[in-house]
Amino acid sequence: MNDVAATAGVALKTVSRVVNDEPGVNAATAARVRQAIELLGYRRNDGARVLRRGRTASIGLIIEDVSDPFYSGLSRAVEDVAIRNGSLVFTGSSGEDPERERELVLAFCARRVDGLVIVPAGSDHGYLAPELSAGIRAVFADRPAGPGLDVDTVLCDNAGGARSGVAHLIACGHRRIGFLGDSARIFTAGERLRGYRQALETAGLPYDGSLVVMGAPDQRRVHADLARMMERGDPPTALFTGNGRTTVATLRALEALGTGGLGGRSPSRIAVVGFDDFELADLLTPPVTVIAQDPAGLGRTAAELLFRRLAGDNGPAERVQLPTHLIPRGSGELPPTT
Amino acid sequence: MNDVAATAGVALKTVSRVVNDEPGVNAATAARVRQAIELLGYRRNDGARVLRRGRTASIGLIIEDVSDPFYSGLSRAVEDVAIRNGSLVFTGSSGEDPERERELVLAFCARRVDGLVIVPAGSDHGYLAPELSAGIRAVFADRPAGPGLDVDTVLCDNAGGARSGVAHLIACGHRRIGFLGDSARIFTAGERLRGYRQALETAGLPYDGSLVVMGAPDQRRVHADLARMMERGDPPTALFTGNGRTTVATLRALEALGTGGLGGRSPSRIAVVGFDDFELADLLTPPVTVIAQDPAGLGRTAAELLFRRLAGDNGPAERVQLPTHLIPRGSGELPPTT
DNA sequence: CGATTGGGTGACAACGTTGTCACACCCCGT
DNA sequence: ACGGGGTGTGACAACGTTGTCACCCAATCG
Repeated sequence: MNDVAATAGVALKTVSRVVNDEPGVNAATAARVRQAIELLGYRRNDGARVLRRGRTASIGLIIEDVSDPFYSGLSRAVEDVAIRNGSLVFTGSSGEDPERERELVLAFCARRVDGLVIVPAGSDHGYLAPELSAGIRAVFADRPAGPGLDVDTVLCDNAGGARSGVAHLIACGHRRIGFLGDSARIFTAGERLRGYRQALETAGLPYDGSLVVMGAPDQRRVHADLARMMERGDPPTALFTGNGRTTVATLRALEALGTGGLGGRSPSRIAVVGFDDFELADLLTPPVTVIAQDPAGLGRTAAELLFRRLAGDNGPAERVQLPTHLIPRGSGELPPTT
Repeated sequence: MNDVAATAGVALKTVSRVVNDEPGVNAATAARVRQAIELLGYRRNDGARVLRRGRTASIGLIIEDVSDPFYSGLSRAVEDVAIRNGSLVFTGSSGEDPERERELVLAFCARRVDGLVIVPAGSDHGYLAPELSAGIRAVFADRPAGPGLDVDTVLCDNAGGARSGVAHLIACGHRRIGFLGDSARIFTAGERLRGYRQALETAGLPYDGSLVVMGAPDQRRVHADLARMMERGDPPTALFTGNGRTTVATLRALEALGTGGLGGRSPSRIAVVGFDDFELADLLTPPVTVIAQDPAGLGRTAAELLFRRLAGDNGPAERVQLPTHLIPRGSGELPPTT
């Protein structure tokens, strides 16, 4: 900028004015400055600008895994809202590791992002308190913040969605419904289990803990758990799966059990309803019935809330809940085979 | 930092030394400083640090769409490499819009990222030249840079992959093979078409332009194009699809044509080989044969190359090509039905 | 004709760090 | 007692911007 000023024969400040389209610069002077800028290939250093002005025009986004389709949809929505608000996005994947989540958040804060959209992996966010009081705004998405943190949150109706999915199976005549959920320490997994129990209770069905399995959606583990469940004397006639990855793992396990394992029984006739819609669900045989939530909506809502805060809205922390909806496609409408 | 210095009763510089774990600070002094830091909840301002030191320890990643599974895999790999190298990642989606790509790149450069990993949408990257000469390193991934830019590039063997996929169909007895590719102005689409032609030529088969369709993987368009192709007197007995999204759109269109359209013929018996592996390809009926490339490998290789450059490697621009491999699953092994 | 406005411009400090250099001090060997 | 080397510390400038304030000069007004 110094060089530009020298070249154009004006003061630093005038260059600054031109670069920022501030009023009060003579057209001829401005033209001369612009010419010098062009000539020197000058580009403003936003780092210095940020230092001076305090706002970085960037936000941080922390999710579990960018490569998970659920989060990548959310991610894209956040990015779009950010661009619309003139912000750039730092993205980081926590990989469900609370420690890495913490490191990422602190790294983003050290970079003085204006705000954060966080899909938390951990359940203790005490480390955020000093940052919040330092003026960094945060919105939690998909899962709530740990206790003691009064912060905006956007969730989907996990329990309600699961309840309606399980109720749908019950309405189709099922009485023994297995539940395959993600790891029990994940908030959404717990909520969905709660919905499952509510649906059973509403229908007057007993809760059978041996029909419930929770854990990371690892293919091997799901396969083993499912095999165990199907080898019982009275195996479930339907399954409710707790998220997209688990649904896929379950379908794959059912496929394997159908062709290889389990003599006689045909697991492919087991009804399945999964939480989360996923690409190609409609092309499988049978097409998979799901409880769809809207990852992009989640991201958009969270980001818009964040930018409203950054624009000065200081109302009390909000807690938004987005609806889910059932998409019947076939797999959830299979009758019990007993 | 000033406050910390005042509180601890030391000079600014000493605090700086403590914060940066520089040697030469008395243990007792350091402890006092750390206590003051704790007390005041001080956190270093990386913006100022960057301004002073010149390196931002952040890189920019520009892809077509974070929410596309192909790019989100790549994205995650880049992020992992970045973290390992102590860098944070700005992510931006160009949405195949060259103008937006340019804006993102320039915004990242204004933030003085150390380097960029770019999956280019446009074909003219002249705007990058001044940034490159200003010392920002860039690596192009998946697609090459426009002409006149001598820059590191990591591609996969697009032509070779397509060639082997089409050769596979030919080996299964097919003679009329349709090609459904992405928009012709996309580099990878062109390369894959080239591979398709090479395979035909090698087998001594004629090239029939009416069996070739290119365009954005929009469901409606693909459906219409495919319907037109199948209504010919001599429809193709096999299809090669040019990328993941097109493959999925094609499968969906075949499904719709099979159940709804086209009296008599059964498009579901058409052999299909798709470029790009995708989740659930193995669970469809029939399971889908693909030419798999490795999006994570692409991202990892590009990012590692970038960090090697940032570490001081100033050798001539490299051009890396990653292999693809055929995964036969069933859909590509269907014999011609004539 | 002097006073007043206001548009255009510039000097300077400040943002929060870190690199450079210099200083004060202590311990040691002479 | 003196010089030399090391250790711990601090003063100061600099990074590249922008906000504040003051200045200059022409046009306008009383």
